[in-house]
Amino acid sequence: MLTRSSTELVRQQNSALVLAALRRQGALSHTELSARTGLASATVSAITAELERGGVLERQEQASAGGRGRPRVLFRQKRDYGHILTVRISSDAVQYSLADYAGMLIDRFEEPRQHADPSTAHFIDALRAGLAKTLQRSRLDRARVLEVSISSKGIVDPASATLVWSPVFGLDEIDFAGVLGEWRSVTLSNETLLVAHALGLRAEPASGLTRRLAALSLGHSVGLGIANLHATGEIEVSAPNFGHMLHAADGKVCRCGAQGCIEASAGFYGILRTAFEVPPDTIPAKFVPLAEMEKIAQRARQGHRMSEYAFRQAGLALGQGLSRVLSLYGSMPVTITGPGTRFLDLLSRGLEEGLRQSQQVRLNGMPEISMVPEEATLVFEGHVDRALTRIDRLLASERPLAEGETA
Amino acid sequence: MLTRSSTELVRQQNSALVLAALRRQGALSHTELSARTGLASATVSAITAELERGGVLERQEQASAGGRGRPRVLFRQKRDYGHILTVRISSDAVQYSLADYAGMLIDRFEEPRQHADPSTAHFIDALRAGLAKTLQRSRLDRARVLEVSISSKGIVDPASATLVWSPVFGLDEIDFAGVLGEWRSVTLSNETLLVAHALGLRAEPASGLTRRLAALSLGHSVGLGIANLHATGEIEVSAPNFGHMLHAADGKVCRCGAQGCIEASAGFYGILRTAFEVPPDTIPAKFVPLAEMEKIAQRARQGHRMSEYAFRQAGLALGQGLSRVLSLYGSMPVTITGPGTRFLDLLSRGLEEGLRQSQQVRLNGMPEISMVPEEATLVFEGHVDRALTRIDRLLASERPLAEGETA
DNA sequence: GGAATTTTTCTCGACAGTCGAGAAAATAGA
DNA sequence: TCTATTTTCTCGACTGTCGAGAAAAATTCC
Repeated sequence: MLTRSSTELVRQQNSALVLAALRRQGALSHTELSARTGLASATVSAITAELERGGVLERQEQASAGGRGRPRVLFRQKRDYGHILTVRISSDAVQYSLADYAGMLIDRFEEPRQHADPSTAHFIDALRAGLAKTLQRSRLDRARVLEVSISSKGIVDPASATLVWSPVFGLDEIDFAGVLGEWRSVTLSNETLLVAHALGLRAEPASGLTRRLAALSLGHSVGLGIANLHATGEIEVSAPNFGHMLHAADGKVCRCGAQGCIEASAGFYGILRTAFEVPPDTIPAKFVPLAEMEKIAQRARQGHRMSEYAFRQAGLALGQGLSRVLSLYGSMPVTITGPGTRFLDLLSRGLEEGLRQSQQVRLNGMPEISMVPEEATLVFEGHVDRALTRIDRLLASERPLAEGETA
Repeated sequence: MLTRSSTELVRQQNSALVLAALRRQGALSHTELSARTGLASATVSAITAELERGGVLERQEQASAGGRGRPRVLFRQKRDYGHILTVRISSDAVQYSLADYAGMLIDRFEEPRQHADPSTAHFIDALRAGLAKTLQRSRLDRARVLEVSISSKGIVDPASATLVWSPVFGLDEIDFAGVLGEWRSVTLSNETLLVAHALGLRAEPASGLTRRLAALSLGHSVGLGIANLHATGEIEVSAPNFGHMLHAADGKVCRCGAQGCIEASAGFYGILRTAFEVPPDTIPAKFVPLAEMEKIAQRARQGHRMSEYAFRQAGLALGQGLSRVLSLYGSMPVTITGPGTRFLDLLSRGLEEGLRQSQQVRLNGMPEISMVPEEATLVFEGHVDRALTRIDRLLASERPLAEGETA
């Protein structure tokens, strides 16, 4: 807000506005653009003409709209303006996806993580190879990739694209921007932050004032993302370090090295430890197969006391943690995602118990809790929308004056 | 960001920029304004001329600067452009202050709360009377008061100026905007939020990227404010409901009605309850005189076990709570204010113990903790700066075209 | 088939704002 | 009194948005 403003800046702003409208609503005609953005028709003309010259937008002659009068021509993002490449790092695999400037998925494949050599150096080599493979598979030139968008669980410094702490690499920092210096732009996001963003995108239509929502990802680890939906249509997200927030000084060792983290009770390895009555100070398993969890759940559902108890304790840790988050950020609906959603029936009792304890919930009532198991889709949607929105904004600011800059 | 922009908006923005510079830096000359805002000299001329016409700014002919050349003339906020009135509601008294448009304190007095009739209806009458008295004492017309800025501890809805929950009135909501409809503008802020804002103001000079700081207010109740210091000079604050965040399911009854709130352990009444070994499910005292607390502290310092324990438990609740806040918001320095600072020697052991437990602190180290006992001053500074900044912004947007609109 | 109607897109001149450069003002020193 | 210096003010150029009306391109009516 408190920064110098000028007429050029006005144009930037309004160009970004037009691009954002097309991004959210799909192809729009001149008049629709004018209506949605609130800009005068003449201004829309000026902006679209410029973006068209720059190869960013293209016209799509509409076959026949039916009504009479001059037919509308729709503007839309030109698909081949550029591409983005998303990389989703998870504990067992790395997923590479390629999408075009319109957000269309073009190619996707997955590479299993090499558990034989878990060093970061080796991982970086594999990452480089994976990116090269993506280009090769689609016969794409690296210069055409506008951004490489990477996601991981853990603590992330988005400014420097550095992974500060992650369940996979621990304290081995990875500076992705540095390591992938040959790529035009590299960004790193917390995975659950992307989930929250995607949920915000899906929820958006019902707009009013600025609203909030939370995404809670349950799996081997526990992640939280919070999205602020502004009245302007912007989505602002953050990823508080929820999984390793202190739950209780109960001595349960977490794989981060601390004790009493929420994850130490509610992560898969925490549940397993309690169910099998392993001492709480035992260093947790690196990875728990989902099948193993299903077995414990099966037994819990059949009435096995300790398994049931493990899930209830996990729910309690999540519920108390959430109640604290709601105290600090205010009430908001919570959507639970990830493989842990399969066990929600076993978690919910503890979850509700934990939530009910705080003043916040007593005042504003229980938060609305819903479930979207398909986490991977949400992560991809978040990747794509955030990367393309960033590109749109950049594009609006560095006026593409030159002709045919694109190809 | 995503809203229509126009050349008029540019002017608004830049006018606000000029006003903000004068607000922060004091009187500035034409050239200094140009340098600090980054605006061209011609633009500064246009803006100052308009604001001068509107009676917002005035020139101060500088006596003699010493150097040669044409002497500078300083612009500054015209003190009599208007006034603001701040009201600080605390559990035992209400403080009224009057300040002018330059932020200068003009008058201040305090009215004790009537404990005989603690009803909200009676309080509102007293508030009205207090405001009237302020006008009368300074022989001021109500129309000259640009804003009434009220603060209280508790949960506040700033949009509607409604006190949702407070230690003083409980769930009796007070809609200040409605109740004080005859005043031009009425705002309500959480008290510790204002403290955080004021600390942000004081800290600002050392700027870089966007930074954060927290204010922790210790007294009969416990409050937290978080300030985001943006690189642009803006200060964005929030007041998470820290005092009533769940500390532990230990059954300690809080005066909010819930159990296990931080305040139930770390508020004065919580400390007193533990020190005197009163059962934790006892409804807490409405008010604990500071002298009483000093006595407990005295005994604790002399080695009385239970008193010492009470303070340590209070510190632990604060430390664990802070460690949770730092997990969620990231590391930041913490400044402790309020009467509770007197007992920091007794609290610090538990405080550090609680902080040390989380992954966040293990990763980023202990937060820097400092102390500013003079809370009342900070609250006033926060009131004034926030109110005047709001007025400046409003002023920049509703172009004062009319001549001599002020008086 | 051609004119009228309708709807959309494009274009032109007016207006608001910022900017750079240089003129004008006001002082100190020679 | 004249000159150098510093600051403030003013003018014309430039960029951008806006409203109104012209131009374009279809359907419908006769």
